[in-house]
Amino acid sequence: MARVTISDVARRANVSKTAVSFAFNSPGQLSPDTRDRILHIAGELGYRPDPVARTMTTKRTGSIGLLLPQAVHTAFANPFYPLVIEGISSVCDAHEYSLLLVSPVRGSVEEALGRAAVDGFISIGMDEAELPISHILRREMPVVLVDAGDREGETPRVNISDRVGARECARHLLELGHRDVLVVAIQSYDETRPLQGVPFERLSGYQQAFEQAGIPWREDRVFFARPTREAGREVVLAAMRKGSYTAVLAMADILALGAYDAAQHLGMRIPCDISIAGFDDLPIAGLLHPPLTTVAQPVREKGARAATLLIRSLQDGPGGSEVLETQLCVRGSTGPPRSAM
Amino acid sequence: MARVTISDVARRANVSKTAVSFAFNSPGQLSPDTRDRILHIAGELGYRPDPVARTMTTKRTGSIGLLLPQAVHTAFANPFYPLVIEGISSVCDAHEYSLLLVSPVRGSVEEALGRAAVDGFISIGMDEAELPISHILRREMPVVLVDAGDREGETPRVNISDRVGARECARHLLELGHRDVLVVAIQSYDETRPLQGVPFERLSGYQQAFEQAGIPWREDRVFFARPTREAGREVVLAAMRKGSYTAVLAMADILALGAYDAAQHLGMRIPCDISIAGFDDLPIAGLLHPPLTTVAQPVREKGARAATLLIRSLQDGPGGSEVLETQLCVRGSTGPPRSAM
DNA sequence: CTGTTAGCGCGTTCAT
DNA sequence: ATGAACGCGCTAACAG
Repeated sequence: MARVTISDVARRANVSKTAVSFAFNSPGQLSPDTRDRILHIAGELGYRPDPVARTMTTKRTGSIGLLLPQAVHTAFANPFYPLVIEGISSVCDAHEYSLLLVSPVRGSVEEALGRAAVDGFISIGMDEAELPISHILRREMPVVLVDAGDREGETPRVNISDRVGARECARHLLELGHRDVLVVAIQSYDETRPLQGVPFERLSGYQQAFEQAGIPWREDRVFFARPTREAGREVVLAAMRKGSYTAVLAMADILALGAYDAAQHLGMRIPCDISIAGFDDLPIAGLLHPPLTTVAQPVREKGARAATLLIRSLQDGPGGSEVLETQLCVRGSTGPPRSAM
Repeated sequence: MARVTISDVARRANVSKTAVSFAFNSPGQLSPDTRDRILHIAGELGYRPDPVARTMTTKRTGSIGLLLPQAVHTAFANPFYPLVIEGISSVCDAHEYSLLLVSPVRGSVEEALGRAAVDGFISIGMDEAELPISHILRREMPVVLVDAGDREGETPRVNISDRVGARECARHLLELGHRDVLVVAIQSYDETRPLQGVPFERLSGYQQAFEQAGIPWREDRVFFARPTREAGREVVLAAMRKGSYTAVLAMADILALGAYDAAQHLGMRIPCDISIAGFDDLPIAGLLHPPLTTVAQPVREKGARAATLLIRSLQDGPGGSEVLETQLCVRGSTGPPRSAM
């Protein structure tokens, strides 16, 4: 049997389609008994308004899109993403929105954008300058940018104080006496673009700390890796083969975890032989042994704020931006370098 | 300015709407030059077919719904979920489907179901007997059930050998000499229903091991907790207050992690004072200290298979079911009880 | 006040 | 390469 439509119900109840629609959406327009009769028949027939047809006229899908710069399974290699989603969802849930995970189709974010039937987007890690965003704007859909860099812009966004957090973390290592610091930076999803957004901010923070401490910043000690445990491990191993370091300054906890793997592989002990610091303060940071020194950022909160901003702008038009604070968490994975002990 | 529609393009190009549609969907129907002209104008105007209107006629949304029995942010407290999603998404991505996270609306899964504009559903942790599923079936949408218990049923499903895995894990503890075993079971999202599905299977497995070892099974040593780290911790603390145990048999790694927390809180050392075993073999299992003895299941694979099954049935009609294997992973968190040392 | 008629929204598709 | 009908539910205008 084919799907039960509003017409089926109308026919069966000897009323017009309008009446059926009213029974569901404007109960007041109908006399209680016809209303009940319609509802009853609808229930019997198992009628459910088709969400797509409904959207056609209401212009509302009831879902919001989460725009990722990579495939979901790639992004999720970093527990950061599920965590932001937790935050987003907690708000979506309260407002009865569903979340659509939108990742590039055949490499094209735009293509994916065009296909998504949503009321608005939350974008993670993409900058306003990127084509896709301009596409959303053209479609005149509300957007909130998360981790897009703190450039002033018309587009509402939620960021954290990346630069400050990174700076404090680097300063911490330098103050411990480290001079040979391996920086593991997040490789952008698009390697061809100049460094910007979050990776850029954090790198700038690191650099600032070096400058303020009067220690030369060495580009050749910056290595890039996609934010996965494996990539972190490999890049650290590669770097260690070429140079000698007393500390690893990783731009993400998941990269720091990779560094732990590398250290273990090399028989180096943390923090005696090598200090390691991360960024994010994901739940895993506290599970590691020794616990990871890292920069705490309110990940869930970030997601929640973004969702709140978006949902609000769905009702009242575009809202503002927010910057959340970071905080250095010194734990067991960092200590003075061997030479200084 | 309002959204650019197909009519705008048609007008501007002096062709019919049909021609514009052809230019995008059946390029062969048009002479190359009109086709190019249309496409060019469409590009200029920034025209993108409205995904909703498109769905109206094609009956295809390009997304599949992931049906969760709880709010996303609740479910994600267990890293198991992001991991299944990784698996699902890897397949969805390859087939250009997006994933819609669908969780109950005001407590009603059905309500959420009715609103979701998707081509099919993957349901996690809900049984066929549950109302919502029957609703999908009425809507005649393809569904694949994950972790729904291995009852024979017409609905395609992907399961693992929960019972066997659980049995082997319990047997392991019993063979080590444990007699006072605290069982931490997963509390179903719906406490009113009789135990079934995955929790039931695993519990049966535990019970079997006791029976086969000739050791009395004690219901009063089974405690239920929602699958979160915090709930695991609390329930173990509560149990420990009332009784004395040498081992914890947790139905999920995340609950085992909670047990670690409890052990630490109580000043108990693992495995000397207390042995702990989990289920799932999530990445965190290997990060814990000592590493967690657990039952490995191919979580990503499970998601991937489910997605494959669903997408196939989207094309060729309903497919079969699959059961994946589990494997006991003995690691440092289990050892002989004190008394037997 | 209760209920109907008619047309819309946007892109696809059949017959011509 | 076109015009018209269609999908499904919503709603403005209108009649009893």
